[in-house]
Amino acid sequence: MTNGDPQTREQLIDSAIRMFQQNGFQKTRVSDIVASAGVSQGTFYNYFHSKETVFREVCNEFIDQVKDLFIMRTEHIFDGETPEEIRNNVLAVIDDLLTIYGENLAVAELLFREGIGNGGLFKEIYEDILSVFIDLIEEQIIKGVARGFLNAEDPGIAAVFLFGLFERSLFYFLLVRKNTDLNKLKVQMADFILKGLSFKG
Amino acid sequence: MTNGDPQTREQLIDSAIRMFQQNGFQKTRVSDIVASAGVSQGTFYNYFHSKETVFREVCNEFIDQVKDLFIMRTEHIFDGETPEEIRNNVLAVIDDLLTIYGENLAVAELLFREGIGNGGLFKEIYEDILSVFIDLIEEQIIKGVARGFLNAEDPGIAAVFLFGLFERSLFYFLLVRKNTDLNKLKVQMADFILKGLSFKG
Amino acid sequence: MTNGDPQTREQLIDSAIRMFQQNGFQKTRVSDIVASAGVSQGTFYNYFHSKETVFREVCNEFIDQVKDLFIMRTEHIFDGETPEEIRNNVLAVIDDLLTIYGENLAVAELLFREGIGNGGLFKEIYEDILSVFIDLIEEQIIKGVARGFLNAEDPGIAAVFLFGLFERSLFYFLLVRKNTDLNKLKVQMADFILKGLSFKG
Amino acid sequence: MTNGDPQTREQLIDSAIRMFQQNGFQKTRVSDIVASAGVSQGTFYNYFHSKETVFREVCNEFIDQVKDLFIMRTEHIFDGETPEEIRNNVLAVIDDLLTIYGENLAVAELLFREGIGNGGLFKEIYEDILSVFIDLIEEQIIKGVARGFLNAEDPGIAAVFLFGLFERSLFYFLLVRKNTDLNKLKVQMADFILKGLSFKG
DNA sequence: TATGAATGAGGGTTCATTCAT
DNA sequence: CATGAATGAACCCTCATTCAT
Repeated sequence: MTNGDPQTREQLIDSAIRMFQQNGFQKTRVSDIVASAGVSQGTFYNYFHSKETVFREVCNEFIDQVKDLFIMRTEHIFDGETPEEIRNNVLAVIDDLLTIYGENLAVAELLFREGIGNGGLFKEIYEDILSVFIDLIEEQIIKGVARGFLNAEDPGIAAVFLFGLFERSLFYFLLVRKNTDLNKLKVQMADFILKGLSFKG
Repeated sequence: MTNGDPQTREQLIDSAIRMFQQNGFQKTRVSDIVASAGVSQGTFYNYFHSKETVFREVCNEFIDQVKDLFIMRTEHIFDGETPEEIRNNVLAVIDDLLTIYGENLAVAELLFREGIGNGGLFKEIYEDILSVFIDLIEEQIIKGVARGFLNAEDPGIAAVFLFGLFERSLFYFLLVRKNTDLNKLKVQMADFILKGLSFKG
Repeated sequence: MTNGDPQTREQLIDSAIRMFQQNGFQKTRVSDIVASAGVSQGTFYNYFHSKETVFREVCNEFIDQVKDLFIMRTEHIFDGETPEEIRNNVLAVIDDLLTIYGENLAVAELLFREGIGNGGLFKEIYEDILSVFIDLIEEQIIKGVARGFLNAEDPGIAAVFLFGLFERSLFYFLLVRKNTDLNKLKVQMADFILKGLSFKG
Repeated sequence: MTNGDPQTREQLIDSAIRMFQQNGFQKTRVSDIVASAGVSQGTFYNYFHSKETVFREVCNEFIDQVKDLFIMRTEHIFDGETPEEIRNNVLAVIDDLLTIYGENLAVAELLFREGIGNGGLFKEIYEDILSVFIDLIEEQIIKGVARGFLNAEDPGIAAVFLFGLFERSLFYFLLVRKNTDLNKLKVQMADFILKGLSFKG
């Protein structure tokens, strides 16, 4: 009563990510995935209920990772005393997020490209991400305001700004115009965000 | 050999938008569109080459509208002398864009939700929008910097920030959390952007 | 907005009956049906929702025919005055039923062979037949008792006897041991039934 | 190289009967059976050649039981001298059959529901039962006629009547309309049959 | 003998597109 | 230009059976 061979499972997930990224969810056939994983058609269904299931699994795992990272890294973002410390904290968060996205570029691309459409199949995945992250960001903005570092009339709205700004930038600079200097990007982003939030530094 | 009955054409486009918005591109059947338009299956193909064609047509029309509007309204954005004038110009641009999106919410939703994924079918549509608008925005930032109103180390990067911030906010506030006070949103957005760009006002 | 070409429909139904009879419901592939009907795979689904649907349609049509015939022919079964008349009426009913079964032997075989099992898929079809006919038979027995021709302590139970006796006999003599003299069968059946019901003749 | 653990074998057979009865032969998966028996997929094939094999085994065992019982109980059915004795013998046979069916209701239901259809897979099982029992019944009728108790122009035909009457009644009263008084049923059945066979009593 | 992962053929159904009328 | 019947490729998923351990 195990869960199948973990190695086979991993092979299937890897293939799935690869094929989804290459051809998109709809155009990827289960037969593509299994061929690329070197197993038979039926084996796929010993591990996943459906094509959709792998997709969700892959996405959710990544989302959870990002969420955990985000929570961990933002917890003490405003614990610093000097503006310089805080600016560095913000930079560190951006840096970590960029890194994790970069390390999971394939999955990130899935999320960026497939997470929204598909006849609403994955609507909820994306809208989940939205809510979760916007809430987390909002929390931090509120904290920053409370500690006297930031100014934001409506932290909820500002949180959406930050999310959009961040998410689309990653999409653009990691997947569309790939030759951008990421270090420069980070600094500019921290700068823009902090200015937008009237950071007193 | 004209272009067909314009009324039938319009009916088909309207139905297509409606169905695409309701069920997404993939899940919408040509039979749904024609049923909702009250014509026969074959008629559809007297007006459009394929299901994809209508989708592109619908999207492109809207994109062109937005692009024209954007160009027209940003042309003289920094012609003003006082910061107050310029801030008002920016607000006006945001206002106009919000209005045109609001008036074409159905198509906007298509773009937001379907424009990216779909196995790359419409990848180019979205990436077209990206390039075009980011370029247009960059141009304006450069102008603003040149006129001494703004400060941006890398206008190209800043343009992406503005685009992401704007696009995702619209998506979020027009389609996900729909009960937001749009006037407040506009002001906050202008404020955030201008601060982010070190607007001297 | 018609219902498709009636000729194609008929071809499909005929093929379906033929193939179901030959190979049973489960083993019949839709591809067999369409091949035998000389149309394409897709055409089948312009006429029927599913393989199951044709089966039901075919069965129900036959059942309705039999039911109508039964009702019509039994209505005046006990209107006669002399026992001889009534015996002849009974014989006529049996004769008509045998004829209609014989004329629809293919469908009848479907019902006999496929109507019951199949994981309960068609359970209800068969149990519908049961209820309907047993009720109709019971009615007639009650009438016969009331008119003083028959005797039956529990007409409901006797109705089940008649149904079983009749249905299994048809199955056996029409489909298993096919060389039986049907005229002899009819007479014996009428005789057995009437004696079983203490017919005063 | 024995026949395997008898306990495991029994568990598998019991599970098979249970699942077949619940969901029918076709819809029952081997995985259902083994899950319900608490053994692994492969174990099943250490005991049975195929899914079909268990089905046949289960059915045949029951049929053999019924056949043995029937032969044993009918052997001396007309050995009595008085009509009363014979009527009681007939009643006893019906009683015993009802009992054995009742005690094996699950298997009986299988036979009734699954034994016929299934694309002819089990056609022969059912037609075997038919031949065997009809022959046995015919023998008894012939004996009854010879001893001067019964009258039947064609005992072969009458045997089919009895079989159909009995089998469908059991199906109906044991599985469809389950609330019938079985004692009443037995008496009525014996009565109907004997009258139908011109029993001199 | 028990296990359970792997197999792979098989078939129902969908739907964009075509085309004769 | 309108119709709607016909097309047929495409694909997901099932599950009985095998077999190495």
